[in-house]
Amino acid sequence: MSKLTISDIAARAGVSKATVSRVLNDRAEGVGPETRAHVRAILAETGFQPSAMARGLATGHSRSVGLIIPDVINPFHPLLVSGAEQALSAVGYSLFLCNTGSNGAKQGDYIRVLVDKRVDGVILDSVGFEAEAQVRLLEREGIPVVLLDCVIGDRASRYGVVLDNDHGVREAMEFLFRRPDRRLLYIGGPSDMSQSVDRRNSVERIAREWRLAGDQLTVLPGDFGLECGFRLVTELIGKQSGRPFPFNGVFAANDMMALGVLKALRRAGVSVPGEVEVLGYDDIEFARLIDPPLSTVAQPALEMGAASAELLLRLINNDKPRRKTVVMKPRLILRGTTLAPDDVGQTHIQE
Amino acid sequence: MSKLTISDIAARAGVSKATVSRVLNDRAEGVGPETRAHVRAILAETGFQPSAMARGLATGHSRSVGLIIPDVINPFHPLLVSGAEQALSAVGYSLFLCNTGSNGAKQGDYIRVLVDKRVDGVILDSVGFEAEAQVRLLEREGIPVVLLDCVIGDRASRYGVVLDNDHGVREAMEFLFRRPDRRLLYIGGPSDMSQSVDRRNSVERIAREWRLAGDQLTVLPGDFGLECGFRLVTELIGKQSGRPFPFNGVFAANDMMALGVLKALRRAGVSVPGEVEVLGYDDIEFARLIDPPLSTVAQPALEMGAASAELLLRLINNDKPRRKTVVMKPRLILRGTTLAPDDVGQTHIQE
DNA sequence: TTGAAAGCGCTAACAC
DNA sequence: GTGTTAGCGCTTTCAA
Repeated sequence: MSKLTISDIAARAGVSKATVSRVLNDRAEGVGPETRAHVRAILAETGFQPSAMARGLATGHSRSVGLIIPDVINPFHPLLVSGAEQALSAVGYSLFLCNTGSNGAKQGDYIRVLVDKRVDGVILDSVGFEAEAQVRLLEREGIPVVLLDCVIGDRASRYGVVLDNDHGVREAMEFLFRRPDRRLLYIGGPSDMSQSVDRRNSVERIAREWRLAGDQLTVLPGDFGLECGFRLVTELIGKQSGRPFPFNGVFAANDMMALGVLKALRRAGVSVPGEVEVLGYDDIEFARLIDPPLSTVAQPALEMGAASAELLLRLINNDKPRRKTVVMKPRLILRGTTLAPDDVGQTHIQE
Repeated sequence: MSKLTISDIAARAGVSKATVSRVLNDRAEGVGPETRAHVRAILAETGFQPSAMARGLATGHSRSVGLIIPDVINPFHPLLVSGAEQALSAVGYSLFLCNTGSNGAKQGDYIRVLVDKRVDGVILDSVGFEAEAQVRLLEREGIPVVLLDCVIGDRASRYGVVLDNDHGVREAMEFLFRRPDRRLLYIGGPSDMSQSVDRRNSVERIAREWRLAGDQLTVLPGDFGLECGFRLVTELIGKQSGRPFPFNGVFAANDMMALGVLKALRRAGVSVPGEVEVLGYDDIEFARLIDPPLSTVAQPALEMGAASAELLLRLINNDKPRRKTVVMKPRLILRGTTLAPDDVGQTHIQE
């Protein structure tokens, strides 16, 4: 409980604070082997822990970073957090977790807090339109920022880690349209999240490229919530009381909505994947836990979190990479809610 | 980017640093209304943010706390985190997230980091046997600790927030044994987690109290993993190729195992809840997302997180509560994997 | 190789 | 009501 300071150690060792400091920081030169050993012994014996605040004040950096996310409870985010945390803790950085609850004002507050904590950098997974101004505050303070899974403003102007949504969507679409008789329902996400806008744009671009006919693709807006997927599909099926349905495949912009879709189809007694194939996006943990396990476009979330931390660490060390954006590739994972790629007649479970 | 300091502000306002400091900290006395307004104006105009590190050094507290958890990816923990985060951020405290990956050594490292960050307090949700010594390190430094969802050492000696597992188990057992013909399979959790030990002890105590016969209750050890629930039930069913099964109810010590049980039963074509009722423990988000939704003993995880933060804040403010332990009540939630309490013939969905 | 001393940016007595 | 001053615990020149 004895709030030991470096002076106490210096006194006990019979040397100056400067020397203790040198030992503490493993400075190669500036201290003789004897003294070093002696000081080390005292350090160990007292269990002395230097104050990070005092050190931070003196050096100008805190060895801590802020991680801003919309919602830890959303099953996708903990993966990002965990990935970043591992990369950061491995090199001795601490993490301020800033959970905004998707609230722009709270996000602003947190950014202000991070500024006054003098964090060395910020990883920002943000939603909302006010983000640009908030990021500029950090930039004005000279605090490096890495955008995670989001783009703010001009995408070439800031460092960031994003998913190649176009790639993911394209793989999904190629898979789904392997069947010439495909009639697809695409359910998009909120229009204020760059990811969902990206995905939807890709879907529509591909539809134009392939000159899909009107009955081959229906695009509906969603909100990333399970209920939404459930409701949309229930309504569509309700209208069309008999078979066949207006669609034989559903591609949801995230897994939660896909889960809602599955629930609706099950309630209606529609067989999956026999009558309708379902594909999600994200690969949250639950995707493979349900029965049948959900086919989906997997985001390498842990890796994205880790990549954002690594990128930030480089920025902190002033080792700026030539390309500002790290693009991660999503991966199509076929499980139980889709038919085999070639054989359009039986369930195919990969993995 | 102009690393403004309090001296700069003082200079621009034509007052002393002390005055600026008084304004910054909203000290009622010691500064005239004019000066105050003037300084406020400059503060606003420059967007000055005082350095938390400098302030911390001067005051001796950092307005930040550490939250140590085994694994953010485990769907139960983000709820604790979120609850604590909300309570903390509401009063201006920041959160260092320490994710140990259930690794005792990493937990020790993190505790050391928190000590040198001079956090004002620590919330510890810990696993493992080395925890006691680690907590003592914090105690030696005079850092308040609140144990969250775990007990370390003698449970009366430390502050903590725990779940009343005995209450939860008792409610569950009373519900399950409303049927005189009940034959229950109980699947426990790991033996190094106090919660799962508690639950199992309660089950066995109740069995003795009620003098349950051998065929009315089978207790099997598990590991909290989905696979484990799946395997155990698959094996049991495999042995007993025909009906009826050796059990008509399964009570799992957590939801993940219950999900595994459901999967096994579905694979085997056993109807739930008709032939076998299934009850979980935790109420993770997925519990109500699956079909049929899982009946379970709900832990008020958000509230537990919040309670731990509130308790910690009181300790930090030296306002020690008379009772060291906050006990939260779990709640039995009946959904689709159990039959109605009274009418043992049809599915009952509450909520 | 070592030590003395001047800060880092703030707060808090204590004067005025 | 306001300013002066001495730290808080560390790092880091600069001398010795």
